[in-house]
Amino acid sequence: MSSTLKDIAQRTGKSITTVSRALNDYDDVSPKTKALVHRVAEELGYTPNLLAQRLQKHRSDTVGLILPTFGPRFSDPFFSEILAGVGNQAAECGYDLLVSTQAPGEKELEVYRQKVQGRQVDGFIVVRTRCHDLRIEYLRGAGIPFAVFGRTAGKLDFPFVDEDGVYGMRLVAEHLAGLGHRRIAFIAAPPDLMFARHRLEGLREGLAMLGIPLDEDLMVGGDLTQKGGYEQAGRLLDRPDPPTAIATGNDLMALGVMSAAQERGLVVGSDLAVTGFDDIPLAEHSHPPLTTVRQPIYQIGRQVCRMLIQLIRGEELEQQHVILQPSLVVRRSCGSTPPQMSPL
Amino acid sequence: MSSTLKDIAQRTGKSITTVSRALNDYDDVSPKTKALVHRVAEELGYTPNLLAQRLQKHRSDTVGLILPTFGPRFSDPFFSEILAGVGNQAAECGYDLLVSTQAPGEKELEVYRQKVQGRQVDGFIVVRTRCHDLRIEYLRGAGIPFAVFGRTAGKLDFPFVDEDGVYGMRLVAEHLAGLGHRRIAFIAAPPDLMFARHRLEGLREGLAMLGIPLDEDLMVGGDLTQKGGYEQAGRLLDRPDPPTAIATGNDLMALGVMSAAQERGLVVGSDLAVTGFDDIPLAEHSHPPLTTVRQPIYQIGRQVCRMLIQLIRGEELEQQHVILQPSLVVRRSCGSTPPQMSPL
DNA sequence: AGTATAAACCAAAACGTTTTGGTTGTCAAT
DNA sequence: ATTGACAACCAAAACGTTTTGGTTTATACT
Repeated sequence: MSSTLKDIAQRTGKSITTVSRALNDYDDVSPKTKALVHRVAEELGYTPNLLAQRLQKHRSDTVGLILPTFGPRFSDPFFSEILAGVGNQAAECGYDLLVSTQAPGEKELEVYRQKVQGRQVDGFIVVRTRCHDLRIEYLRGAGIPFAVFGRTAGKLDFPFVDEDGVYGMRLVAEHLAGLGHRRIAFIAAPPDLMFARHRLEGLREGLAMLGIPLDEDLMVGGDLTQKGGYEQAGRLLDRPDPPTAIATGNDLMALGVMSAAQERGLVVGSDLAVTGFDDIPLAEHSHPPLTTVRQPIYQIGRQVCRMLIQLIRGEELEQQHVILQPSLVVRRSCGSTPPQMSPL
Repeated sequence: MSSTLKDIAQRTGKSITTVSRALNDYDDVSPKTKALVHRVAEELGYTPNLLAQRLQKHRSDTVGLILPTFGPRFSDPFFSEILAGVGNQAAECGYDLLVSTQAPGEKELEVYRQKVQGRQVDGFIVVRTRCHDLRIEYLRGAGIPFAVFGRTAGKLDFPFVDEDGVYGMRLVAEHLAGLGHRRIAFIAAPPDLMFARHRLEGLREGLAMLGIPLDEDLMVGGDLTQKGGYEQAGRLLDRPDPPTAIATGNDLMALGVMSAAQERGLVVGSDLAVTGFDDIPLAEHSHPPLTTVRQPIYQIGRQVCRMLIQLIRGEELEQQHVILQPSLVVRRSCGSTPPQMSPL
């Protein structure tokens, strides 16, 4: 059924070499032969066997992306956006995208090794960095092209794009303080994630600068899920001295917080201020719409992918490190009528 | 750097054949040799070259999914959900997922051909079927395993999962009629899409059964986007005799309809009823929450992928054709206080 | 002693490309 | 008649596996 160079060679009476070179437009093949080869190739419906091609060329023209998900969390909107950005950029550059999921842990590096050494991918996109990220250490050590969304606590000698989470949370702190809040709670992200650290730090700094005391009891851990936000918010709100504002480490948890508040008869926006982080598409349509920090996830996905492809091609990177300034998106979940300003 | 069978063969003093067979646990290799080979393989950090393996085995253990998107519409929530389902199922079965985007048209089939004949994938998932779907004709003709989300107008001699769109829209018709609506508009999906046809047919049937006259002027075309819904709704609402209810062919357009209505000072739910179709995650959180028809996209993605993998493995399919009954999810966009019933 | 059986091993072919390092034939310049 | 240059072509090696179809050696049975 599927034809090979050999078939074309037989049909044209030329050698396999010549056929190959004809199809690749080498100039040591006569125009006449080229035409013949192309015609026969067309006739036979020839398509090169990419596996063979790649085996020989030591290139797969494929970028890898392994989503660090637990269970079926593939559908996390954050990952969907990343995936969209990476996928579109890869397609535009003529690269395929190989997607896989693998929970953080023991077997994780094995999957990276397998894909890299198995020549399935030419490079990797790494997302959702941990403070000490073994994936990055491995890739760095192995000398494989990779580009990262996020930073680590270690040496930043790799190409990355990240948002300035410290700045983002400072904006939140200022916003909440400006609305008069003094008892501000924070549901953080898991502390091994680098962005969790930045965001927590930003809140601390922001409040400190404004001279607002920070109650350590109100700083609690979260797991990034809606359910987790719901549960932690419940605990915070049931305290004898509940906070008047709850900031969260990501939008999904903020949605959970709003549910918990509403269940207790509180009106989000007047009785309780809630903020998120990320500005996933849902945030705009939540009830009430969520005040949050916007980072252009889709765009970041594109950019990281573009960096990776440049790296793979051996081109010079314009910028090795990109840190984007996020902006505060004021909606209704903190009660202030959103001013019609465009974010800085 | 990356080691091969040859390296192991040299180190152990055995032949490449024996090493290969040892690693694959053939029983014509002595236990002692197996142990030796495994130890050395470990030492050298051997990982098989998947390209070579696949070239030889004529299998890629990869399923392909090409999203038929125009421009950067990768982020359509519908596709995200599908992708999540397919991706998780594939990962669970030990398959890789190769994702690509390609707008419908000329070049589309070429991409399928290339991936199939290039041995990049063992089979395809086809989504968002057209009435006459060339992709399906090609795959059928080429004898390549594939499984489909959706149906076509032609012979249904391929494995698919689909929702009963006719039934779904009949539920909508009944619901709207039950609320007293008589002037009902519909913003349809592009008519070459099979599901568009089903949904339109369902609405027609439903209204006919209830004896409600159907004004052809109120049946308009849509493009599935929020913007498209917004524009068409604007035109409908600016008529001298506007409808009291606007049903739509998908949720995204319904969101656009609500914006258009609200911009005109109408209260969605009392002044105008709006319905969607799909029940994407956004629907629950829209403002007001959207009454829509629920189809379990994520689950369908999983199931289609499972079917494909069974097909690839040559296993018997339990069911060749699966048609799921959707259910109406009553929220606030039609005004009725949502009864606390569980959908049928 | 000769023959069958089994255990352990291996050389070579195959998968379908690309690349290397040629060869052959023609023509023009010496 | 050589020489050199050039155009057009190709055989064989290479990529890293798996599979085919063996061979060799030891052991057990007549």
